[in-house]
Amino acid sequence: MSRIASVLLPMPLPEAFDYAEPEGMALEPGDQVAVPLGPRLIRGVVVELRDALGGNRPLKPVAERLDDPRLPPGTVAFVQWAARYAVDAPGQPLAIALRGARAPKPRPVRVVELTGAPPARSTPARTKVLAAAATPMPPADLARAAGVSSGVVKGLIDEGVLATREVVAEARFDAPDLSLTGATLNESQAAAADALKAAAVAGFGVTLLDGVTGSGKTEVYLEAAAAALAADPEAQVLILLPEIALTQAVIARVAARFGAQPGEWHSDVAPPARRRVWEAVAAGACRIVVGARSALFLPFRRLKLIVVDEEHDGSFKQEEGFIYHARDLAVVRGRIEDAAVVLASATPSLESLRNAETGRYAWLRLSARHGTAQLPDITLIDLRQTPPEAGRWLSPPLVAAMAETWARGEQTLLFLNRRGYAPLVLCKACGERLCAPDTDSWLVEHRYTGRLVCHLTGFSMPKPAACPHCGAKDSLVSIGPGVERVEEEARALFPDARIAVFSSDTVFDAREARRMVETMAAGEIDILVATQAAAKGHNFPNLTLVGVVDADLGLRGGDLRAAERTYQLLAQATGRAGRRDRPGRALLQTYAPEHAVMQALKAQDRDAFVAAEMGERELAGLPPFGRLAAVVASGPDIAQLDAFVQGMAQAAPNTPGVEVYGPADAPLGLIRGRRRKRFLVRADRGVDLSAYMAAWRARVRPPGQIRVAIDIDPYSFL
DNA sequence: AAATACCCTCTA
DNA sequence: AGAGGGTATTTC
Repeated sequence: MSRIASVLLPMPLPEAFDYAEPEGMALEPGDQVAVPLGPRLIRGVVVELRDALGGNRPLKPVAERLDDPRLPPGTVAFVQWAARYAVDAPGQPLAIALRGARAPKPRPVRVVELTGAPPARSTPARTKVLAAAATPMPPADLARAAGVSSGVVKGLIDEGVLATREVVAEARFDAPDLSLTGATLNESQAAAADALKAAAVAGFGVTLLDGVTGSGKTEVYLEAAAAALAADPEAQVLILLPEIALTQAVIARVAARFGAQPGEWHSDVAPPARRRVWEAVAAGACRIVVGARSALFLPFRRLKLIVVDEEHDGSFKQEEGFIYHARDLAVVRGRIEDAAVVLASATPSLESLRNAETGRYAWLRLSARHGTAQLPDITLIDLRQTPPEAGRWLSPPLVAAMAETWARGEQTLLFLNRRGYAPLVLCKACGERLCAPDTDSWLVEHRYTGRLVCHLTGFSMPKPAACPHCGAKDSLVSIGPGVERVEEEARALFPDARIAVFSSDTVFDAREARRMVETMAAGEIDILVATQAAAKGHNFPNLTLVGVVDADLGLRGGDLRAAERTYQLLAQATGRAGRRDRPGRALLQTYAPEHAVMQALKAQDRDAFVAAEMGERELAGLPPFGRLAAVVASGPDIAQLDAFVQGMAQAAPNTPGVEVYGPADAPLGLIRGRRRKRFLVRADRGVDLSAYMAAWRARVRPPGQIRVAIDIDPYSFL
């Protein structure tokens, strides 16, 4: 009996396509295959094999079974579950899962090694080369290692003393050394570690590891990782982090704890290295992975523990292309793989706290800071009482605190979640606010590069001499502060201080981030002006003052999570102050010191803030007490878009427990020449919101250029 | 996603 | 008629 292979392709197709299995190919589910699609050959994954019953239309045969690792069943099941959840084509998550398999293989490098033949002549330079050549390496490296010119090496090769050979750099994923012991834990940490170690070997279950900044969550979850790895010689552990900058620090700690380099997975990893990690994970050789959200789609063979560190962080939400929340999908993957899941944070999301309160998640609280460190003292600076001078952004009390800190030889972090020099450039002659072409978003002035940049679309242009709208010369003024402007002010105030800026513009890759963190930790920076890229997770022992330049920034948008997000971000930022034995303090500049978020931060009373916020959410039936989905329809023609969204509103299925709001103009109504309209859907917790959205989408056919994006559990409301 | 089938207008 | 272009459809 011949068989039919159902093959999932990494493209936005609605379902898997069927192909005939050629005689003798002996396919298995998960196999990577090449199949014909129209005129071309495409890589896909076999998801199902069944007997051909005959009578069907003729199917094209599978062209080839590829000599690449098979996707484990858990990975295939996860991809399919994720697609259904996100109301998207299964090929979208598959494309993420295959990213490492499709990357180019590492190229072989030429190395030189000793042949054993003695040199005809001996010179001091040759002696140095022969000593250094004990380990094979590329000729240029050998010359550098020996401190001689490349001619010496070439001479020895020509003479036959050295020979060249092509080698493919072996992936070094050593087995973790489980005889090593971790950091010494205090009583509270030890108790949490014991509970977590038990959970880590007990299969699927979710634990919220809830501990104030500086309480040593990393040490605790590394003990759980050790337990999982020790319990099963093939067990794999995944540690997810929200930012690339943080992966560097955690990789170093994992390497120290286990004497083995973990697999590193994020967008900054070069494609050949990515392929090595992907294949090593599929083969089970790589047992610990540290990575960003897409690491969740790696082909783990035997995943036993997933840690989501800083689980509250919004960066876990992927907002473009395939839209998903890595924290939520981590729980799903854990269930599919029968792996334990640990969600760690000092400021957990209300979703996770609710699950902990209701007992769906185990809840471990770490109260004390590690060692003798105290939580920082938090003061609100009322900018209505003590404003900065005109055109300045640092108020007198903050400047005074910075001066004291500097005089003591300690470090200051100025936190402002705004890149560039000024968030807005306007013309004082005509009032024009400069925007990117065909887009409703302000151009941000960057002085380092002398350009105006749209952070939404990536558009940039040199800063013009005259207003592009009215032509007035020298009429453009920079409005508001970004980190570059705060740096400028700090330099004027403290000309002798060593000042640096940490944002995605100054720290653009993982290596640069590591260098900056090391420089700061070594005390070689006095004042660090930083966006959230530096406000998360790092330990700077000599940092004793955190100044929040604009504490109200996150509250302005006014969306559902504004208060929660502001609390989390500022608690993280202020938590950077005072680690070891030195007391730290944090000063928050605000125009609304009476706001519940500011009061909670000052009192360091997270529980009261959470209780109040939970109460409001419950009344409104909002997450975590209800569920949300967003629909964004966009298209170049406003009339066509209006007509379409009206029809879409009519087509919304009527289901008890579901309310549809909209259509409304999106706050960013125009991006890259496309008009945007939004719907918001609220549902009771018991409703299958994905199924509802899929049913709705199936009832409409977007004409022409119109696109419909569905966002389950939205975090952005733009 | 990417190839191609389709359907207009324009040119001569 | 045929080229050129933009859009809709199809791909097992």
